Amino acid sequence: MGDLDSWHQRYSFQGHALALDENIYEIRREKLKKIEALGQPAYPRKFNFSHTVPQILSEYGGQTAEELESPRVTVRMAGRIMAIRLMGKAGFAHLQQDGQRLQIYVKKDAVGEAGFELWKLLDLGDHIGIRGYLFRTRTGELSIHAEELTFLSKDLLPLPEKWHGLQDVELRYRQRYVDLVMNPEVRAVFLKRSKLVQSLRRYFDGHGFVEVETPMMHPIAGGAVARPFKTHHNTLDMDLFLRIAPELYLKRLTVGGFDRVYEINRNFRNEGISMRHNPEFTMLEAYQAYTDYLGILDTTQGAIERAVEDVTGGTRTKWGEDEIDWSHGNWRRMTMREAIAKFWPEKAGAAPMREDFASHESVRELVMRVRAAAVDVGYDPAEPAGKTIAALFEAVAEEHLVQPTVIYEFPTAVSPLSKQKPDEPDWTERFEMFAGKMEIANGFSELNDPEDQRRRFEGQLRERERGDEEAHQMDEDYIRALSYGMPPAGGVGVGIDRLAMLFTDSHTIRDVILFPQLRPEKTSTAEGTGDTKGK
RNA sequence: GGGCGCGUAGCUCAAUUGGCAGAGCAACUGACUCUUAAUCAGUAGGUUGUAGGUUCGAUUCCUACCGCGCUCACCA
Repeated sequence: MGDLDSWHQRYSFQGHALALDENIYEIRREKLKKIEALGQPAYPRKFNFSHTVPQILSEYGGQTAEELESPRVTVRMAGRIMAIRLMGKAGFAHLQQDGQRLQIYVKKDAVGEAGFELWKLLDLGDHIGIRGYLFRTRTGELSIHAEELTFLSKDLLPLPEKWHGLQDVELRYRQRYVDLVMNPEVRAVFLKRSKLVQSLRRYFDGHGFVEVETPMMHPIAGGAVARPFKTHHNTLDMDLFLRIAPELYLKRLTVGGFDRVYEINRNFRNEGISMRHNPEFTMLEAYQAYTDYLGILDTTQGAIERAVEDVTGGTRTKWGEDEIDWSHGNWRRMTMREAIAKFWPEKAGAAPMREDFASHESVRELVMRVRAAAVDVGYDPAEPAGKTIAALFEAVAEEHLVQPTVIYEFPTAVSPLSKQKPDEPDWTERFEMFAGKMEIANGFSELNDPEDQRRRFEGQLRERERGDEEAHQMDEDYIRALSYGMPPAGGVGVGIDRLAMLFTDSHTIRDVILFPQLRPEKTSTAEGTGDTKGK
């Protein structure tokens, strides 16, 4: 028990911040000592079980009391005590495992003196193993009649209140383990997220894509428009950036001969945190050689349609007050210019024509008309017209894109890595997918002309000098790679967190990330800069 | 970063115009061999986020700070 003492000392140092309840903690430690005195190890190594809780519920849930009697079914099972009712020389408890619960019945006559002593020392939250036979109580609930109890692990800190559970949003995120124990719907969300990733892997593997892992630490943060996190490598004495996208490395791999390649992993962007943004988020990026943006679009749409079915078993998902229909026939496709015209606010006059997007002056005119209709659009006269058009799209159209929608043909000014349209150099072969008013994917015909790429980087450098911190830097090695010849390819990035939100009707990204980024917990450390609450 | 809101027992929440800080659950003691929000009797648990200010008196009013939520900006 010496270990336990020092463990407790160490953690009680941080006192209030870890929400240690001294009384309950001490009382339960004493109980643990008593349990050891009964001959049960405080932290045993293993427990052999014959069934899990869900297995018993599904195999025997339909059997009557009589069927369970002849012949008797003896099981060994483990779980966490989530409810406990003691009544003198007998009692009931509910054990939880895999998010499901099964009742056990413990009677002094059946478990013996020592077994019943153990039973009386158990608390809510403890893990135990049980051997016993199945039966139905007078009220008909399938239960295990205990013949032997095995202590498995003690819960020294009290679980939240049993009716309301854990509701404090901050505590739910900070102590996700408690959230998962108390709230089965939270568990369900993360099981769905797991299925989503599994489904996407299966789809891309099945379509001949090779999964790879490329660097997360980049000397130059490229492949997206975003501000990076900076870190430093001591031995190399060099600054590195956490990647904002794997794009440029995956494209190097297409140069190297991986014609179909994908990666599912984290990107890091040093920007605001919101309902839809976490500093680290998970992205699937895929590159497919010998096709263009429309080819990779079909691949991506197929993956998402497959994933909806794998995750939800159907093609429709609830999204707040709306229902999103992911079936193939319900996807819309329109160009960015068509979308702006289609959702053009009435008060802004006649919808723009194609030629209205052609010149700086006519685009400026569109902004003024939209602003007159009380729609806020960011506008900087010095920025390229393409940037303004993209801002117009976001202001006018994005909020209407609840059903799955593909927007294609993006301005070249906001698409430094994609191929231009052959007949319209101001526009690129690029698409984005939207659902639930959120961008969920972004793909294009990959620019593979090294000289064009160099000119685009130089254009970005000018944007940088103009004060755009997010504009691309020059990446000489990437241009060198392209100079060895990259096959024509379509590429795409899919926001996994956003898809998980859409598939689970979660309206904040924090509900689909197990440990979302929060400010550090206020805590007095062992160095003791602050309050140790009189200890 | 700006605006709005919230912070009271381990958890979920009360507290009248500024006037003794409370309840349920959890915990502890006792009773109870088919309960399930078990029940019954009793006990304990708080520097009301932190630091100041106004006041005879502050959970309540004011200021700053910390944390969280919503929202706007930026972004995917």
